[in-house]
Amino acid sequence: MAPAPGHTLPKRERISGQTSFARLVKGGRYGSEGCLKFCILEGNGLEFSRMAVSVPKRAFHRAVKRNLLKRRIRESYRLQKELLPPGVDILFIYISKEVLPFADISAAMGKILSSIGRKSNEQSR
RNA sequence: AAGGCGGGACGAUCUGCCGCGCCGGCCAUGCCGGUGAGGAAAGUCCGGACAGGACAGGGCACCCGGCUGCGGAAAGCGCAGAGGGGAGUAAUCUUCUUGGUACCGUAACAGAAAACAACCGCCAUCACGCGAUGGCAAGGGUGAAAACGCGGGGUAAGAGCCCACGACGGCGCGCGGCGACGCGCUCCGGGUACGGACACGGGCCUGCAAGACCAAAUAUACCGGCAAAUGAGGACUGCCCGUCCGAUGCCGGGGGGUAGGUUGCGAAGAUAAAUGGCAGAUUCAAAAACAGAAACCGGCUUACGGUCCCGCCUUUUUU
RNA sequence: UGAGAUAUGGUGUAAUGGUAGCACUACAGAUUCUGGCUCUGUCAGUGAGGGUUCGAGUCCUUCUAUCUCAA
Repeated sequence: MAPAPGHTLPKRERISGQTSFARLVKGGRYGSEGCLKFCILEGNGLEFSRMAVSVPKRAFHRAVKRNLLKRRIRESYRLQKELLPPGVDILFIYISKEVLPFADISAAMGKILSSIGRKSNEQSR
């Protein structure tokens, strides 16, 4: 099953800089689903949503495993990001102690994004 | 054939769809082209470049190094070799190594004694005897280590005390080797081991989060202009009046410098940080092990599934 | 990423290269009608591997773990 084109994730859709992170962590709301914990803050002043990934060094002290998990989270976000309303900053934190396969991470990501999308639809109505 | 030893190479490849960092191009908010992790990128154990600080020159102190030759910018570096010790039937592996010891220290326990040795013992003299005095260092036991080994001579008893052979150390000569050193000859020597001090050689301190550049906001050295005890400006108070406080205030320039950014930066090169996901093919099956560049370079060390190549050793069988 | 420090019974700490000590804890016993306090005794340790040495907690070396500093 080859994914349809159009699911891109260019650099401007990533959160960068000390100030953006400080604003998100200070003002955001937290939640968790399965192996993922997230922190979300609406209204970044842009036309699109932005994301960031964090894998704690305490759980995986080998850089190879951390990079692998970050790539899997990023990939699952890229394929399902149209569920999210525009103008949202979101940070994902990996909380499992084991290296889970892509399918599990993708499922958790789908649940998070769809629940956020539903909430924002109810609010706008 | 089985088992082992040493050395070297590799660290999947290809196709399709979706996607990422950097560079370049263009009719430019996209499309095209190029390029994109390792043998250890790791640990941070050495060394070097580079950068900042310190510094006239020299010495002391402190730290580090240690056989030889060659390579190397240097290295607790590599290659080849020398000598001593250890492991293995063997191939082979492993570890140590400067000079000088005049000076200083240590040698626990045991033992008479751990460095100018004398308990038992042996011998001589005196003595009825217990023993005393003197000589000796063969035998005993202790210990990690006990003052060269063995044979003969010698003696009261003995001893490198003397002699032959051998081991060890040293001066000299000859031969071989670039050299460490080896072999041979002559002569000489006899209280050990380890460490320190002393010689010899080297070493300033701190590290890319080093350092360099640009530079909001706020405060402000300094400079210029304007207004000011004939009341600037502020508070009550949004404005006027009034009351109170009362000496600097406003505007512009400007230096250092914070947030932040750029650079340091490269034929990968970011700055919340790029190499991925899915599907398929290949070698019987399984893409699997250790592991992800963050300033750079040379080593060392450690981790590692599997595959291939070369040389050698042992055992068994066959010729 | 760079720089540095530490590791000793369950816990906190000592130990010039020469038998690893102390306190608390735990366990057992004594004392008490029972428990506590007290007294007596016991258990348990040098982070791991290799080297130097007659002999390493200590000296050298390689790993492992934990902690600190630099923004």
